[in-house]
Amino acid sequence: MPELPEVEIVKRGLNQLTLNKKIVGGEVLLERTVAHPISVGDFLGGLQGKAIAGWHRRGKYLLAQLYKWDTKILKLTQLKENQDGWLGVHLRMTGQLLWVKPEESLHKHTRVRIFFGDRSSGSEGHPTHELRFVDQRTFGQMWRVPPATEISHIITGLKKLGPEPFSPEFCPEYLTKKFDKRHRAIKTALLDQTTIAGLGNIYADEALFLSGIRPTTLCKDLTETQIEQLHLAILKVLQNSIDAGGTTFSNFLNVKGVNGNYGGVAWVYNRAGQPCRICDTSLEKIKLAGRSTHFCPQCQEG
DNA sequence: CGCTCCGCCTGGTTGC
DNA sequence: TGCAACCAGGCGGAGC
Repeated sequence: MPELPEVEIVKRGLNQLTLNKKIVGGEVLLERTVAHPISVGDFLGGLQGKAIAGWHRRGKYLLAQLYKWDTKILKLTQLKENQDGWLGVHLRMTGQLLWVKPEESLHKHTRVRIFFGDRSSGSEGHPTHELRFVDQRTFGQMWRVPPATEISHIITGLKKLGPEPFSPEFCPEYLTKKFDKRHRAIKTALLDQTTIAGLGNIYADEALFLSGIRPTTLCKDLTETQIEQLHLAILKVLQNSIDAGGTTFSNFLNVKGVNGNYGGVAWVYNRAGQPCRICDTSLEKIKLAGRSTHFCPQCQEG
């Protein structure tokens, strides 16, 4: 399940591989993947003849800034007037963006293909590269944001996102304010993207373990110290995973199709019944707001 | 408004 | 061994 670290790794890979190449075509194999209100034809038509200036990440959303591809554009200063909207992608549960050769045999769950040429392939030359969206469980989505349109008007989920974990806005004081008088489990609050953008089930459980907080603790009952520990734990667990290239205890692949190397060493995630790596106590698994939740009853007393 | 639950999906695992 | 039921979960929307 791609969460913030995995999406960040994908973003970095895309920025290394996909920029400044002309989009020469595309193919949508599953219509549902293209988010409404746009038609598949308008989606592909809107990408045709464009190129990607850069990829950005907001929470778990990927955003590619597009410009009209033109061999005459050699200066970055000219990019601005040639901007041509955005391509948005959310991988949801099982989505993968892979940078492949167009002739590579189709993955079973290929949903969308975007073909790229380069300066050596003529204006309508055959594609030399492909950005392939593979998504087993089909929750993933792609958006085309037309020029001069507010991105969040099309990708409405962006409106509700809380602060980025690595932004100055995300600090213990922010969490204290956010958790004040809130009568729900901290685990549930961490999964809520309006609290923090980018945490998912794996890193929520891991961050709660690192901060010694029981997932069922109500937000309003967290102490100042606990909130400070949680704040640090969130940053630590996310940064560690980014540094390692994404997790392996999920089936995450980077854009080159390579698994990350977080080492498969989760403290608690998916380890119910196994001994805690700190105290040997058998780890427990419960349901919270419909999500499986893993914790150590000894290390996470508070 | 705050919170929980359901539905969307496919494939791997579990249970009879 | 075969088949059905269950489970995984991000997010939007329904419902209380």
